[in-house]
Amino acid sequence: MPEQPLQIKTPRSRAEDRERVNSAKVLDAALTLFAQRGYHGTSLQDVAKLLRIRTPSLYNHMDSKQAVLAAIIVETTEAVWSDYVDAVDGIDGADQNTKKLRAAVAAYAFRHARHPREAIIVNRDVSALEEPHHAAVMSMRRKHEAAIRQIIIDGSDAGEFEVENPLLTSFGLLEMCVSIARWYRADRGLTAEEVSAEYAELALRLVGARQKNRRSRA
Amino acid sequence: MPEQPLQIKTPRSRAEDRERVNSAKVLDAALTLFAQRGYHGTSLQDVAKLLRIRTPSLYNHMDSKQAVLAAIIVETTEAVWSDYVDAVDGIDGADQNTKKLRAAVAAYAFRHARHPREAIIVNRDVSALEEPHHAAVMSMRRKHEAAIRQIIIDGSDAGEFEVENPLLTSFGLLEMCVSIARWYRADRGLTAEEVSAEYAELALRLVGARQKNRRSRA
DNA sequence: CCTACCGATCGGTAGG
DNA sequence: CCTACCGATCGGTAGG
Repeated sequence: MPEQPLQIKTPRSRAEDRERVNSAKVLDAALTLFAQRGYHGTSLQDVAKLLRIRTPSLYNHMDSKQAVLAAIIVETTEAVWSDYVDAVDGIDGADQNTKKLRAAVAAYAFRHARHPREAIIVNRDVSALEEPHHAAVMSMRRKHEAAIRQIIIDGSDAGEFEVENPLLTSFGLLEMCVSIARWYRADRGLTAEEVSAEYAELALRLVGARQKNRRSRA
Repeated sequence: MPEQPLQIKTPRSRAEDRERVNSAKVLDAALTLFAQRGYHGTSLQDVAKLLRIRTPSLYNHMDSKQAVLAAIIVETTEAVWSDYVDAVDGIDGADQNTKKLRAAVAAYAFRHARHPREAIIVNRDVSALEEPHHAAVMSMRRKHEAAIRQIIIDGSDAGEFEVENPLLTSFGLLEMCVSIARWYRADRGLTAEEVSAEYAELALRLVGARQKNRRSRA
């Protein structure tokens, strides 16, 4: 085997080159960088550098920088709503608001643990999203917030919860879940399921729910 | 009085021009725009336009865009720590951790209600802050978080609180307060004091504090 | 406070 | 996948 002292980089064939990057990898790189530095704080040069290609090559895998942002935010927001609908679906009967709130918060928390980059971008860069996507996303977010708030109100009316101010409580409760995206890492002991369950219990504490399954205080 | 049909704008004297803008107004405009669009999403042209001057004129009132960001974030972060120290100062005796947590959370919440723009910028754009400011700010923030967490741990050990996971609880609790900056406006019914007091009570619920002053449940 | 201007970088296109 | 290149805009300076 001859030495190749002058050859710094291993050359790649055209075929290998063509396969090194795809749209999923561009999305992944954008997720990492947008989450770290924000949409406006990330240049396409940064994304290209992370993928070890030149900026124009990105356009083989995306339409525009804005389209990548839109895909991240719109899909995540739709998934949050879909998670919510699935979580509360079919819950009825006694203590239904307690069960609904636990399920809805657990689902919301779970998504933030499993998809922290997407969650950070949705919360930080939604203002960078152009119309009509921006209006659609804001509307969907408000729908989710209103649904959570309605559970709190219904539970209050039904005597399941004891809440001073549903608006204030609902905002605090939702933002509490967002915090997960800022510190949770899958490789540090707790599973996403454990974190979600714990935040769901914290939510029930916030609304003053009767804590049937908890040991009573001294 | 002669007509002046060709004169669109009222001319200002040199003296008036010189007084229209000052560093406080530049800071205020930057606060508004950075909070809305983020640091990287705001150009100095945007700031100048809001103040009805040209971009180079800004430099009579600031050193650089980065210096304005640094002033906002460093001063706010120092004020948060100072608020905390003042809030818990001298609290001792029975139920001291309950009192400390209530005071510390109320102070933190109050600042977010009173200075929402600063709070949003600190939370969103700290990653845009250059060294050595960035490291200093992160260190100060960690110190505040650790102090809050220690109250939770001490209160748990003392039997004042009942907490499953202090780390998770402290992050959720702090982020809950940050939510205030996103929705609270002084002109919509609630005073900053009322909101702060309410969030302090929510924090005590989160840590499972004994609720002496609350009516008991049925 | 302004006009005139700087080099650097931005997102994106042409063409292979 | 690349090189070469585009107009627009960026933060900032010179000089008055």
